[in-house]
Amino acid sequence: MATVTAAQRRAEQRRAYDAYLAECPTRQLLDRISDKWVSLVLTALATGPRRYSELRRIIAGVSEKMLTQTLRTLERDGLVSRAVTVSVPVRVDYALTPLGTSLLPLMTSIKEWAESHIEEVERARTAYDTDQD
Amino acid sequence: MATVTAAQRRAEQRRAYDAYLAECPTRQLLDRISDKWVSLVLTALATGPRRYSELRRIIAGVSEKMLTQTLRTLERDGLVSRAVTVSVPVRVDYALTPLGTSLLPLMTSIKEWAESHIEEVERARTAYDTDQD
DNA sequence: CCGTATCCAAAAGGATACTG
DNA sequence: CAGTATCCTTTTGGATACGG
Repeated sequence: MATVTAAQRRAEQRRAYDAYLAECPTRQLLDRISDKWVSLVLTALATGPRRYSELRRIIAGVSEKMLTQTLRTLERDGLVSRAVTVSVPVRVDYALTPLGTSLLPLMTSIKEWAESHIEEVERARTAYDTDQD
Repeated sequence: MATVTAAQRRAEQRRAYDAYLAECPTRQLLDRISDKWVSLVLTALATGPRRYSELRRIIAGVSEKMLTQTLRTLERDGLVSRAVTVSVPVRVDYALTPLGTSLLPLMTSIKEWAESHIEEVERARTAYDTDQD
């Protein structure tokens, strides 16, 4: 038996690869925009600033935990800005930054590919599922 | 107390929204391409067909379970084709379909946005984290 | 060689209650 | 109004062993 097992080698290989991927900008962007709540928040803000309570209403069914978490990461990444108005009760407005806005054309091209190819994908699924019978 | 509680109303609202989103082509596409293994497989196949064992080697650290699962969904969606050569031992080649190939320019534009804005995102993160101290 | 089946640990995310 | 904190369920995915 080797001093380093095959399982250990594979685990090490995986860790190194994971570390490499974690630094990959494309991977990071995909992880961001593909998040369900992220894309919904960006879309909701596309037409202008929104208050926290507005977002919660627009994005039906989002939990406070996920909305807050999503807004925090978007703010941290510089895609969304947070403006607090000190009053009673307090008011908080969220808006897309220029960086966040620059992402909209990309979202649009994704949307266009999806809409123009969804039928082909669905035909492929039906064909695949039929063959399985 | 109401016969329908607020919690029940919210749960119902969420279910309806989830069902709506599940049918959204854009959401479906994002769910696909944002999957870590999916994007790695598509990239690996961009230069030509690959055998199962080649993919497992190229995509370091992928488990057989995830590779198989990923290839199956890609095949079902019509993005990847699977060609079995009956011999001993059996040989299986995977390749992008025309539909899968049509996705490559989109992947490229995502890659380009990410690479040209990653520095700005990282500056935003640093600034955000500094302010938290 | 190309998978499938099972088990199990880790992570994501929703419900709820509470605070400034 | 705008969150935070906690608990707990569901989902994801890796490891391993086995089958065609």
